[in-house]
Amino acid sequence: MRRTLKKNSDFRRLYSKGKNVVNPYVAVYCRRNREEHNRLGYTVSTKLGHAVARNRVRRRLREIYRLNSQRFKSGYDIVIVARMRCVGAEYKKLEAAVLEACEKLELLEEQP
RNA sequence: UGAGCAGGCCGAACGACUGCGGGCAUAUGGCGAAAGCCUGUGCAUGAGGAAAGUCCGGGCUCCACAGGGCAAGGAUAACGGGUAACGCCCGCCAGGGGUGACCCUCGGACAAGUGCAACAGAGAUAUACCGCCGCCGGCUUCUGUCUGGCGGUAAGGGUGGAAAAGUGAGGUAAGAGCUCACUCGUCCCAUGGAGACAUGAGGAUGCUGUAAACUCUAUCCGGAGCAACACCGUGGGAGGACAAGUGGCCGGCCCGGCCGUCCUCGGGAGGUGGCUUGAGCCCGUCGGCAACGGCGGGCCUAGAUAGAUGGUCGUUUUUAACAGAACCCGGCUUACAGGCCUGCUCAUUUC
RNA sequence: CCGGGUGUAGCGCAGUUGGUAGCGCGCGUGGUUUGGGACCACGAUGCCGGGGGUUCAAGUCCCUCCACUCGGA
Repeated sequence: MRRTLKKNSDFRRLYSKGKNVVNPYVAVYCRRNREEHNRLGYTVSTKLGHAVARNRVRRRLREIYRLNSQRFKSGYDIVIVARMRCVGAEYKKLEAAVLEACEKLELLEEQP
């Protein structure tokens, strides 16, 4: 069961109090919540381009989490902010960038 | 074959695994009294020609006014038709462009009034600087390549976007639409046309440009927008009416503390509806030059709410352009890789 | 969804009813000073956001597009 972050206040709390990691593709903010599930939020601003480009970036970020959800620890609020390089990026590079950022935040389970 | 004109259409396709939205069906599943909800499974289905910009016109909802008129403000502008309506579309006229197919035009009225027209130029909406001509004087070599004044004139000058119809002839002291012929413009008349308009050796007349300057004429327009609006709903308010100094609760008692009822407005969280069957699409046929309309048959084709189409592969030609519904329609404008179809024009060659 | 504003020299801004595009700071050259600053004189710098139109003539008027920005529901 997946849940999403929706309210503006949730995003503001993460931006001010959460831990973050930035690389050229994405910025990731995270904070422990007191639930059993992860809650994800995606930020794709109008700076990235028109609606088609923004939709594509958001869909790919969502797919990255879905395909890798087994590796994530549970009990966190996570916000993924897309940056300019995402627009023309290949899927593989985008996936690697997101996973690298999450690893720095210790969100991933230890590799067996 | 080459160059071009007009109109219409498509907008990568197919397959495999996996994933998402709403719909329908379903279950040895879970919750519930039930309606139903959750979860799983199956089935079909799921962005555009511009979904964009939000520039016009409507539907729908609420507010205001309630018959109508005027003012203010705004919009439109040859003519005829289409349409629910339009600033849109079709046809046609006038003017302009192209050898041609065909294309372009914000195309009412400065002959109702007011304003503006820099610089240049003698002069800018009427005038007289130079010039031309006449008269009266002066000078004089005695008729004038001189000069002063008064008057006539609008032919010639050079400027300007524009100098007041153009060309030729007559006429005159010199000239002038002053007169005549032809041409051009405007108004009237006749004929044709539904009309704009066209035609006319018919009559009158000769007027700068600018209204995307004010203005005038004709026609049209109440305002706001789905975050509208309706309902459910909790917190906390505002106003009015009524009752009352009492009553109820806490408390052993005093002191003390807390608490009205009804109506209206309002609507911070959150939820549901509005929400997709509609001026709808496709096919045929009839009317019409066409836009479009009539009739008959068939079809149901996204409805999300942090907002659904992604990922990995394979094949064809490579990696595919512009680009994402958000209440719904009709248009306009803007962006766009590449490709297809139909009709037509011009040039060249061959038969 | 609705409505408003801005775009002019390197920067910040003027430019009312159309008629040769300006101010301040900055920049360059020269002077002044032993040198620098300050000061004085001279000078350069503009497709007036892009395109089209009206007009004799457009920064100004009209249409359209672009970018930035503000407000309301």
